[in-house]
Amino acid sequence: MGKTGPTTRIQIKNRNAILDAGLDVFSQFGFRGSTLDQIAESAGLSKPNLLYYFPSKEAIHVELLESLLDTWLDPLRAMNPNGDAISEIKAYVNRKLEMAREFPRESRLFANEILQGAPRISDDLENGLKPLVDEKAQVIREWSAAGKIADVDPYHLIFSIWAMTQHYADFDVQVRTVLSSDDPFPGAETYLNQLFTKLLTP
Amino acid sequence: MGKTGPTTRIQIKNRNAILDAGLDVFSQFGFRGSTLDQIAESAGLSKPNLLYYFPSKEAIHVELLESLLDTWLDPLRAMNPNGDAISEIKAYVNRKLEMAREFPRESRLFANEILQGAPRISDDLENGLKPLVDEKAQVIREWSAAGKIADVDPYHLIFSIWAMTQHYADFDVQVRTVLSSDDPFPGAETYLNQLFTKLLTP
DNA sequence: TTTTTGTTTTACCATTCGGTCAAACAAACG
DNA sequence: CGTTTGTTTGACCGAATGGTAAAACAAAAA
Repeated sequence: MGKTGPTTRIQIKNRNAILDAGLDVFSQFGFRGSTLDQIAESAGLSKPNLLYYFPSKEAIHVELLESLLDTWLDPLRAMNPNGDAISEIKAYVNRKLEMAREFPRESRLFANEILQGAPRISDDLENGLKPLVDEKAQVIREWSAAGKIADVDPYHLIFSIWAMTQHYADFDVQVRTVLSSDDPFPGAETYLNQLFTKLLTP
Repeated sequence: MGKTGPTTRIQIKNRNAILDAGLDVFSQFGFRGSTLDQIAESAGLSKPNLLYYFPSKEAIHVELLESLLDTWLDPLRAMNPNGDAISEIKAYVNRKLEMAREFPRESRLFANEILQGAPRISDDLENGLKPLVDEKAQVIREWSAAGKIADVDPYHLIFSIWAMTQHYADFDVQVRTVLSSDDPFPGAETYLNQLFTKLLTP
């Protein structure tokens, strides 16, 4: 590779296989704990073949993280300033919980990166995540000021939504150990709806 | 070493230095992402000297995790079934938040291990954490039944306490990026007290 | 002081790691 | 068909990794 290739069907298929394998492995072992051999085997390719599609281990990781952060923020972007305040926030909570259930690997990949100090996406946090959070925090603050929701710190509200929803993906092993393998998500949804109803009702 | 040595002052000092260095390194890079050279350098020892005090990299990690899990559960153990229900739960929240502030490395070490599927402490989760959580969940359930707190799922209540408090240690980089480096803990304490007051008041 | 015990270092080893290279192979196209 | 382009592989490399062996060094006991 090297140039802007014509992108054949084989390339699309193999690149996707590699990214999927990388997501599997990186989300479980973190960047430094993952090996190219693991990823290659999981993708059904040889290591040199893998390096034919991506220039380095880090390139796979970066591509995963950047495409992830974007979709990760979609639920927050979708929060509508003109909608009903409590419904909007609760819908955001439910979308985040749904993502924790549907995309636990992505959640863990992100958690791994943040845990280690976000060495590879601190710029994206500053330039992508922070402005969006600031914008939505302002919306929440106005909802509070207008008496549509209780007076809560919008930033810590958002942190708590992230924490409680992602917890079910990131700490899955612990949750399932405590609950003896019951599916935690139905109970989580009920609990979180109860919690945010009580918190936000003025 | 090898036998149950006499435990000289040098041994105590160096073992503590190694454990502290191991906590630094493991909590940042995870088990597989950490190297003995990193730990040795951080402890101010040579690598063979480090291996004079611990038989292997894994031995350091296990010792850290096991001593950690114990103190990690102390705040939950301290929840008094005979105390005032809401005060007891809120005191638990505040103790957990205090631990996230005082011992962020321990929180991240634990998070790293759970994220990776708890390969080294799944037994301790089953035999140490689960029974304690079951016991305290029963206490909370009785508080609910007696009308002392609102009717909430005790397990998800505990999960939410873990998630929201540990979030400030584990996702420290993200939190500080969003808050522009303000100390997040005062705001977190206010927010969490507000949240649990509203949630738990019957 | 000699001996024993405890501690540290130097040199080393086998394995694994990320990554390269050139050649072999396959597919499409003329 | 032959040639070009795209794909895959086997062999390999230097660096880093976890860990070892043995000897040098230090401290205390005899």
